[in-house]
Amino acid sequence: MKVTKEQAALNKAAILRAATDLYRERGIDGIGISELTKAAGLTHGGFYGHFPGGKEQLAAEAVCGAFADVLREWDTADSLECIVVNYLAEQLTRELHERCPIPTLGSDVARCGEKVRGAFTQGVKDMIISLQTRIEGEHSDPEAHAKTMCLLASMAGAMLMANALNDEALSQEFTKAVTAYWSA
Amino acid sequence: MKVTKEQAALNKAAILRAATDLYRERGIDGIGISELTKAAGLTHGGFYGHFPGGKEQLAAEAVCGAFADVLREWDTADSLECIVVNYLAEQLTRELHERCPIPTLGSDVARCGEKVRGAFTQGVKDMIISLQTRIEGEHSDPEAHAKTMCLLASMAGAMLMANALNDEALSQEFTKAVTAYWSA
DNA sequence: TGTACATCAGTGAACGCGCGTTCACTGATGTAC
DNA sequence: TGTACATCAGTGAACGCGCGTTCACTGATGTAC
Repeated sequence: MKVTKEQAALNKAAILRAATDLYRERGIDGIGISELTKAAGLTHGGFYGHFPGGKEQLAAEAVCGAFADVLREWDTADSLECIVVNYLAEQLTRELHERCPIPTLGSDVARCGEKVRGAFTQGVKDMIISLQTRIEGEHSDPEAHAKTMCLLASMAGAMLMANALNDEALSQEFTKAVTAYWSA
Repeated sequence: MKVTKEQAALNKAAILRAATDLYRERGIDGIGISELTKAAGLTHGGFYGHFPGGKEQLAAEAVCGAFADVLREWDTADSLECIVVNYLAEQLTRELHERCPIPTLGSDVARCGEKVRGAFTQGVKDMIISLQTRIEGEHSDPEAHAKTMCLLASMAGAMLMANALNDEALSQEFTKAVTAYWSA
């Protein structure tokens, strides 16, 4: 049953939205095309009409979308400190599928093909630009770039720990230590 | 065909060794029991004799073993700086299966059961102790614990990036920035 | 505007495959006498 | 020490299942007249 072009575009967007969320929650190999299209209210057969490149294309676009989710929030943040605090504190109160893709998908992406790794790399580059602009804006610093890299690495590392540990107190020690470190 | 108890113990160790390496390389869901036992020179049928808890027990023991691999190296390092440099520079020249389990398995572990997450948590705690002892040894510092957490988070975060990015120059920027940061 | 029809988005059965796990069986080990 | 036999580590076929992908089909859309 053919649908309007507008509806078809919405359907593709719904599949991508489901993948963007559910890959973060269950991992790229943790959910199949069938369940993903079902979550979008469709059946699996039409999937390849929207994503001729199959699962790898979807994964690449989903990684891209997950970074966009986070960057959209960063763009509207009041200050660098707001970004850091939000990233390390508020994110912990959310579901896995709403968190940053670096800690939730990083290990998976390392084993993916070039398309997915490329999307991840672009997302990281965009994050670096976003953070570095804030750092340079607050006070001119020749080492702003190196500082940005350290900040992003420690934020992602702390969230990676927080997600994986089953000791909530230790999780919070990590996020609080890194928050305090960059607030000082 | 029954084998001696000594050989049976060696066989279990060989399966565990294969899992410890191959899980880091391909992910916990990236390699099956059959291929893992084959890598140990056995067939899959005898697996449950060694690991009655099935795949989750193996994954938990493999995570434990991967941390032990890294901690064994840390114990023999000359200084904290040697550990950091080795972690961030030398590891990049190795295969994925020889690298630290935090960045290679962290995202996977976050979706695993309590046994695996418990093993991961214990490994992280052991790493914190190992690093903090060095930090306290070099100069007494009331904030040694918080510093240790930040150091470990940024090391793991930088390696997570380095593993996942497909831009080698950017990978090295991360590891070099974090190395320089903690050497100063 | 109204009608006839080509297009194509979406359906669901089917494919071969590898997964984790179970189990009847094999035959060397290691023990009881 | 020698023999008979119970034990049990390892084998490989089999199970049900979900995976990614393909494809003949359906029927509403949207176009040509």
